Amino acid sequence: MGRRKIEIKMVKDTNTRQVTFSKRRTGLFKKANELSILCGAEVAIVVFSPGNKPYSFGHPDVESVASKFLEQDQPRSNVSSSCNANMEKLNQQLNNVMDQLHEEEKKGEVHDEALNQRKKTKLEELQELLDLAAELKFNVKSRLDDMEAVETMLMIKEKPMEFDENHVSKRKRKED
Amino acid sequence: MGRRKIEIKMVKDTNTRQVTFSKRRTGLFKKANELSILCGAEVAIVVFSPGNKPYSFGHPDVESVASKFLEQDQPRSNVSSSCNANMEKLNQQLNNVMDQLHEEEKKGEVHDEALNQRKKTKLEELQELLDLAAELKFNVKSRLDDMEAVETMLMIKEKPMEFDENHVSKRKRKED
DNA sequence: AACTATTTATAAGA
DNA sequence: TTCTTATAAATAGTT
Repeated sequence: MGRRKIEIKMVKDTNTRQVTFSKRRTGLFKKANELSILCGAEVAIVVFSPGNKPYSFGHPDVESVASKFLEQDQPRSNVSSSCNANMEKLNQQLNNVMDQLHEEEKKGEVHDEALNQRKKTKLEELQELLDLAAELKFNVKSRLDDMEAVETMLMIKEKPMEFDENHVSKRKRKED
Repeated sequence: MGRRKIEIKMVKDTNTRQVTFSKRRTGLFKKANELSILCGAEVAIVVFSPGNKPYSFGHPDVESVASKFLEQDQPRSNVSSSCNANMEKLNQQLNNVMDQLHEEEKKGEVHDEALNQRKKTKLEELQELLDLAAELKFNVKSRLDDMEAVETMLMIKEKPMEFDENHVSKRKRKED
């Protein structure tokens, strides 16, 4: 969106990078503001500049949106749950990557003219791969669920006796 | 930026609003990703859709940026920090994949067979990441017991006769 | 900080 | 929903 197209990679020159950051941070916050108004969405953004200075945008405010988001997984302090939360985040990022793969697919399609027919076959193959990836993702999630179930059972099993508060050898303490 | 200029105010029609949200949320995250790469900036975004569903973008991840901003860097347990460290590695790899995708986007005029071949490569990388994620889950789980045992022993050693009942974390059933 | 030539995002339409 | 396209908006390089 400028005089020239630029590669999306770290801008080397420090000064240029600072200028780019300033312009784009402004643009990002403007977009966020429009999104929140147009759609009535809650949005929170925190950015640290190359010089490590904090900038934030929030509608209605950063804290409320952030805590609303973080509450999803923080009350669950056991490892399994926090990892599930992390997996959710990972899944979101994977979906982002998938979206970009799809974007690329479209671009690739637009460009060719000579190999249109063979390409359709290729794209079908690609679609299969995408579906496979989605399936894999699902499988991973299922395995996580299994893990959690197993973990729960183990804890129940390892709770052999009733605790009395004078007994110090309390072993598994994730559930009371 | 469309067929018509629109006012920045709440979109009345529910369906249109949902479409607008979807498109603009994607655009916002794309911008955020570009900003983080171009400028090496840390970025965290949390958005709740009109339907109150959470979406997030984070580089390197939402939690680290958010907590850095909120200056709530609580001391983390060994277990959770090792989990976070592993997630950090995953995030870095994801970013590598995304960087490569961006590299390809800019090239544009690639022969379709070569392009598709690289897409397959990317998908294979994604599969590796998914496997890594599953592995992470298992690794962290297995380390949990060791860590807990050590921590429990340390606690017994330091505080042999007193027990803090509130220290017992509650287990929650995950919902979807 | 402004200025524009271009690129990019996206509102409607199909 | 998914893709297309005319147009608005963002922004890279320049002054």
